[in-house]
Amino acid sequence: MVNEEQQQAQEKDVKEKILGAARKLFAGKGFEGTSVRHICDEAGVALALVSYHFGGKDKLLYALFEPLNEHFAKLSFHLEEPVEALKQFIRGFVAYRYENEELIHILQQEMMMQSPRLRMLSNAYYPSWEHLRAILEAGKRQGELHYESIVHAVHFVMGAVIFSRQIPFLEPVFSDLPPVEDDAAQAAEHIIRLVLHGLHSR
Amino acid sequence: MVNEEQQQAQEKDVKEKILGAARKLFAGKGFEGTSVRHICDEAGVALALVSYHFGGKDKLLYALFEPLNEHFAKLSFHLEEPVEALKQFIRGFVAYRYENEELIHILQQEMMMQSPRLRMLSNAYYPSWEHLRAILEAGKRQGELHYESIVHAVHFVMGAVIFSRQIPFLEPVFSDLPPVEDDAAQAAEHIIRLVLHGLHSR
DNA sequence: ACTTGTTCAAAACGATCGTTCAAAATTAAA
DNA sequence: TTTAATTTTGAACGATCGTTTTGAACAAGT
Repeated sequence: MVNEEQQQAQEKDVKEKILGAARKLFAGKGFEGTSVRHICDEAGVALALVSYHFGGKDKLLYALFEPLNEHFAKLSFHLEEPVEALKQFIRGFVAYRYENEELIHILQQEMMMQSPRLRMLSNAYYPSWEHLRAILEAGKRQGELHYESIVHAVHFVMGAVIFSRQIPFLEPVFSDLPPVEDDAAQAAEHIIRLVLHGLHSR
Repeated sequence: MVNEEQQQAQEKDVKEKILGAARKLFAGKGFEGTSVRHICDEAGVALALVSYHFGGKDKLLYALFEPLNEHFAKLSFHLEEPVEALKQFIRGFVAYRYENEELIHILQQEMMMQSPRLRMLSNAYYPSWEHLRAILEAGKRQGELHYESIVHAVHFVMGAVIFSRQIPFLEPVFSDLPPVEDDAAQAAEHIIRLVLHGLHSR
């Protein structure tokens, strides 16, 4: 009776509630634009608990990206089949971009402003860039992918996968169209076709 | 006489110094991450002058983008030759991205967090998206460009041109390579080849 | 010389920032 | 039950935020 409400409140760990609120607010208002008070209000917990559980606002941000680090750490690709590896890379990245849109938005904000916190987040994005580079270089070596500059080629693919999902604020540009289906797998196949033609694979 | 010019020169000098400092700091630390005090220190002017000359921090941001609005307002493309129009679009955008990298970074940050200030900046980016859409649709209508979803196609090209310049913090990924030549025209041609193949134009 | 209007500098405003601390509440161990 | 350890709370800290106020400095018009 009385305990029912309390149990449900306790069911969700306090740390989880803080992480969820922080992920939402950092993505929507930026790291500097989000106050610890706002996070705690959103999470329904006391102000001091961010410092107590995470050691501060910075550390809270880093904690947000730990699962992402683990995800990218265990990725691997078969470089013997570069085209297939590239497809797999794009499918994986697009899927992850759809599932973790908020983290991607936070990461992009920090990247764009070369934030000093970025150093602590490097494990969250360096691996995927290095994987992509290895795939593209293997593809060129084997004559299956064609490009002139590896730097531009990597940026080209990254631009495509990062922009794989429609940016909400730009919907007005397409407001006359029927709403596009927001499906990760479908988006990935679109990107794959455009990118593979761009690198005119055989 | 002389004083008239001096006064006008000084006046514009102060406003210009503030704009320059704000452009640099907003790009490097974000809008919320940059204090008015920091801007004025960087510009070497007194604190109150931002509110005096621009009417506040928000208005200062909007003032930064006014030249960009004018630039995009007078763009036009010949839709009768869509491939050529697309090349022209990419060359123009890449060139502008190189010349105004800081503004682009600010805009991307604000876009990623769907900032409430974005409404006032819409003239700075809506026109280019609409131009691009018109070009791609004309190209498909005339059978010269091929894609399945106009939404994905627009995002695909935008991703390519926005990522046309190497992001500084990701240089370590390519640190073993000789530094890529930082030339807008050359980058544009790279992007054009990749994108046009992606849309396999004829 | 006196007023008028504009530009700039210094100080101060109230509000909010991230963090800390002592005490209360809760849980775990004995 | 008593004790010890952990978690949560509310208040408070000093620092910094964007903006406003006040008045000095200066040029132009009367």
